[in-house]
Amino acid sequence: MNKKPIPKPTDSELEILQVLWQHGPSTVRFVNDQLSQKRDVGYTTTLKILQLMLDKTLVMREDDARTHIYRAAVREEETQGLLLDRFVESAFGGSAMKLVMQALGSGTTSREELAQIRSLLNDIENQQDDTSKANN
Amino acid sequence: MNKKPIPKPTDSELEILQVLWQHGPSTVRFVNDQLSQKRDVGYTTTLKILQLMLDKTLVMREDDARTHIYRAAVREEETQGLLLDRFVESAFGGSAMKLVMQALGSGTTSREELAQIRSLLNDIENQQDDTSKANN
DNA sequence: TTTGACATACGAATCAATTCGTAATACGGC
DNA sequence: GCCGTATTACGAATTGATTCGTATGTCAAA
Repeated sequence: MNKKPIPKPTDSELEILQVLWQHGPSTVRFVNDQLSQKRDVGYTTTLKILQLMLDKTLVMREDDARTHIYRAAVREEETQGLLLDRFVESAFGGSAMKLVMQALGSGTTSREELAQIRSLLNDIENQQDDTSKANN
Repeated sequence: MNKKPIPKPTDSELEILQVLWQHGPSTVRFVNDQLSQKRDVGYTTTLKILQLMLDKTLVMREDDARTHIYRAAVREEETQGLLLDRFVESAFGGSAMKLVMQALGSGTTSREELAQIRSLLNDIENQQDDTSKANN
């Protein structure tokens, strides 16, 4: 039946996934270097977390060479969507709308981004029209 | 200098804050009843968490009577904003825009809500105009 | 005044995430 | 081939969140 458990990443794991999503398959060394730019983290700590992520199938790796190459095994949008659902639920009582208002209200959104969102709103409304017509 | 530490609530604490925000000052019993509607949780567990929240100054309480009354000591929007910032950072690499796109794309937003967001976009753009004019 | 119901306080067990020390192993330069 | 360096593997300590058992206190009805 191909059940997808979709394991949920912790904060540290998410940090690492960001690196893998952004830079593609990487060595432990590389991931650790990236993390070290933001905060203090030991090499074996990064290694350990990658190994745990391997168990959870959040990442895959190539063992061929001595140095392993890790790659993300979950897709960025899908994972973010999953986390977003949980976050909306826990912090905004389930109202995605309140979250969006709050996010837009913080004032860090550029004019181009606003236009982009506006365009997305149009798409969504058009899609809603199509659906309701199709259902009549 | 009036430093505001703004303690960060855990998931359980957030659950309780939601109850207090929604229903106002409440007894432990009431909070626990509310939580019990969603999941299984013991009375003393709820009590313990409220006591920890008191230490962290996430809530205040009135000790006068035998039964204590707890009330939220942090404001809803402020707390949500704080959590949102951390979430955008950890899950969306700092891009509030990507988060908004994702949230709107999930398809659970009603037509009225879309209109509300559109109106907010207008407000923001107008405000940006004012600001840029004022700075010239 | 005694008793039963309900409230708070406290400490300990459990569980998950994180961190790191240390051992074992493989590689490349000399 | 040997040595220094880098890598992986493993286990244990630490920390924080959560849960709950139990002790203690208080009130009010009979």
